[in-house]
Amino acid sequence: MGRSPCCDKVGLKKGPWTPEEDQKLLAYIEEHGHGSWRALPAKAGLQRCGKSCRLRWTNYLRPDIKRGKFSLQEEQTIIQLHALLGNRWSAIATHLPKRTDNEIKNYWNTHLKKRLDKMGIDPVTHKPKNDTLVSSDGQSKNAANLSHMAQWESARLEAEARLVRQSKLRPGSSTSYQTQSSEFASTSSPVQKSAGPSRCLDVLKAWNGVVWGKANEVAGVSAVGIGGDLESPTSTLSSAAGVGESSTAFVELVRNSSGTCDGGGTMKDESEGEWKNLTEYRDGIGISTPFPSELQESSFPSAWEPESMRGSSTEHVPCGNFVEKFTDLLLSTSSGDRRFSDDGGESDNGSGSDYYEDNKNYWNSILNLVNSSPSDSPIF
DNA sequence: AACGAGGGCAACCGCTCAATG
DNA sequence: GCATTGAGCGGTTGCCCTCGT
Repeated sequence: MGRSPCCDKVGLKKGPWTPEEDQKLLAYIEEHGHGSWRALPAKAGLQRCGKSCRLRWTNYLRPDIKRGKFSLQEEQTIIQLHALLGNRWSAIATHLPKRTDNEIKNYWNTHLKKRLDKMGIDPVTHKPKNDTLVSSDGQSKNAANLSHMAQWESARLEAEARLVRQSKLRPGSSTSYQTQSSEFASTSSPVQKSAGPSRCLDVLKAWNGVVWGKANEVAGVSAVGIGGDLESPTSTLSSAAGVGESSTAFVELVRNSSGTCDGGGTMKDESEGEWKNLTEYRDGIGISTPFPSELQESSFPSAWEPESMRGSSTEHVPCGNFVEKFTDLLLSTSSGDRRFSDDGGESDNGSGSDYYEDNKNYWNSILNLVNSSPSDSPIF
């Protein structure tokens, strides 16, 4: 497989982009679309390699990206999807449509990973570092099957993310995400489209159902064992014990994240400022293309709302305020709220069924997130 | 005020995969 | 089926800024 020389050519500029270069790139893409990235620099009059142009466009100049601090909900989404998908930043980015994979990756590496690490959670496996619990073999068959299901689901997510990317490359790439999403839904996934809110992650749901159903049956007996062998292909989050503690710790994370946004996920002030800066910058270099209307109308909502939820009917949003409920759900798993506990007993430190319940909440929150996406969501 | 350390982020590098001839 | 090319992804680097001393 021959490697293309690409950026090795002499005379090509590297390093930070200047406003002039940005302006050239934007002007060209707005007029012609990017077409072949390799050919673009010459046509646009840039002394850059195509790869550099693509990166600059996708990570910075693209009009449909949101900049500024990550909201609480975005953090939650990233953490949970990372637990599910591992370092598949592009797949994770499809759930945060206005964030780039690079931005998410950077944010994970510089903020979230460290925070999890400080809390004694392995950011790779999402398990407590001192997790010494061993699995019993009582449910190994179920665990194995479910592991395959999880693996399948993970692969499917990845494949769908790929399809989304491909759909974005189609001619007329300036169309909005929603248009693309509809296109995607109608051409690539008719079955899913017609399947209603539960069409997605059915396997994961089944996984949840079986695991937690079993958990209730055998509560307190092989509680640890079920999850012990249950490992997703990309991360070992799925350990019941691990997730249990992770979700508890996650609540702590949520609480401690007030440095970046307030408890309600508010990010208005700083984000608005940065948004304004970006707008001014775009104005400064003569970008005339307006931002998508959904970005223009309100700068940012007081609480971040996933784009995938915009315009969605309540059919997909079982709670009136998804963000609030989602956060409540997570927060409720700590601070002694044991309303989900079967036996009503206080089983501290994750013993007994609390592990199941914490895990259930953890995964249910992911399912809620997933299922609350509208039918034309690129992924679900 | 000057300096060093650490953090954050944009950009680059190298690999993999898919498409094409 | 193989070689080549192009695009995209994830890991890494290096610059710049902020903060503490």
